[in-house]
Amino acid sequence: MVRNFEILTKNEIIQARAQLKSWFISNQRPLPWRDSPDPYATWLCEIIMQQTRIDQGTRYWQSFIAKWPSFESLATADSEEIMKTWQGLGYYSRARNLHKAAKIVANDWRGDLPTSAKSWQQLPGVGPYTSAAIASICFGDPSAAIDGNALRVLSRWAGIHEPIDKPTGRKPIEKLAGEFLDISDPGMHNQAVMELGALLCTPKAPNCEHCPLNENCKSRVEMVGQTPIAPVKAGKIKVRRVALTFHVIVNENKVLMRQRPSQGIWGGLWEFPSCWIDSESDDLEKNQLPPLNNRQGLHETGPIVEPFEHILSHRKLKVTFQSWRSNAAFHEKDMKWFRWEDARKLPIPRAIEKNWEELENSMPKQQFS
DNA sequence: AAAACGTGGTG
DNA sequence: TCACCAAGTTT
Repeated sequence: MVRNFEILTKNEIIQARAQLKSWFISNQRPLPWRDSPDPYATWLCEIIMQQTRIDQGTRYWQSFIAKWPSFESLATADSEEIMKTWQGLGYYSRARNLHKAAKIVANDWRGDLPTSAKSWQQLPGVGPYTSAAIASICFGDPSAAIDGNALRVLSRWAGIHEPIDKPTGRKPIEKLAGEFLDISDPGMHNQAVMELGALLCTPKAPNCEHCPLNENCKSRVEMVGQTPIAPVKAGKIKVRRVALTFHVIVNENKVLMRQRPSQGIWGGLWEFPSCWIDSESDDLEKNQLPPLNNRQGLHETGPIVEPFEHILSHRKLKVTFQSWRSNAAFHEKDMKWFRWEDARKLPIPRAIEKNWEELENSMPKQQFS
C-alpha cells in the first residue's frame, strides 16, 4: 500500500523550508564551483559528481576547468585527451557523453542556452537529477533536484519506508520534494537539501541534534550513533568473480595495447590484451576472449606482478599480468604497438595504471632499441 | 523495470 | 572479507 502523507502539514513544510535555508547560509561548505556558478562550470561539476564523492571529483573538476574553460573549448578537444583527464574517475560513458554534449551545446545551441530542466535533459549524460540541478542553480528554474542525498533526507523526514529505488517509494518523495522546493530560490534550496544530506543527514549515524528539520522528522534518532530505518532500498547488486589476465606483449622496445569497445567495462580505455574468465558462468569457452588470434611468434616470459583483487561495481576481479616476448609485430583489430612512454599517456584503467611502474621496470630493456 | 557501469572510503 | 555508499544515466 502506498502511504499518503499529510504526515507533514503545509505549515510544517513552510517552516522547515525557512529553517533549512537559514542553516544552509551559515553552514554550507566553500566549494570551488559555488564561487561563480556559470552553466558550463555547473554542468561539468554535476556530470563529474554523479555517483562520486566530492573530495574525489573536485580534483577532476579543476583539471577540466583549467584545460577546457568553456563548452566551445571542450567541444573541439581531443577525445583521447578527455578520456585521459577522466582516467581514474570511473563510469567512463560519462566522459564520452561529456564530449558529445559539449559539441551539441557549441555547435547546435550556439551559446543560446535553454533555461528549463526539460531542455537540458536532451543532452547525453544529463538525466532527471542533473537537468534539475543545472536549470535551478543557473536559471532559477523551479525543478526539484533529487539525488541520493535528497532521497535520504526526504525519506527520513517524512518517514517513507517504501523502497526509494521503486516507484512506491520514489513517487511520494518526488511529490514531497516539489512541495518543499523554495520557488523563490530553487537553486539554493536544492543545494541546501543536498548539503544537509552530506553534512548532517548522513547515511550512518546522522547528526539529528543540529538538523534544521529535526522538529517534525519522522526518523529522528534519540541516541548519537544510531541510524534510522529510512531510506529503504530494494535493489541488491550481484557481484561476480572474474579471473582477469592482462597479456603484456613486448616487441623490441614496444608494447601491444588494445582499445576496448566503447560499450561495457572500461569502455574506450586502452589495456593490455586481456582474457576474462567468469568463474560463475556455465560456459567458460564463451567468456574467454582470446587476446590474440595468432599466437605464433610469442614466447612466454612469465607472470610479472603479484596477482591482486580489483573491485568494480558488478565484478570482483582477480587480476594477473602475464608477459610475453614477441618476434613479430601483430596487427590485430583495435590493437596497436606503442613505446612504453607513449603507452603510458593513453587512457587506461586504474587496475593497470596502479601497477605501471612495476610493469615497465619488470620488462628488461630491449637490446634491439 | 532491471541491469550495467568504476573507484575509493568506511564501519 | 564484506556490505554499503557517493551531486545517476543509459539501455
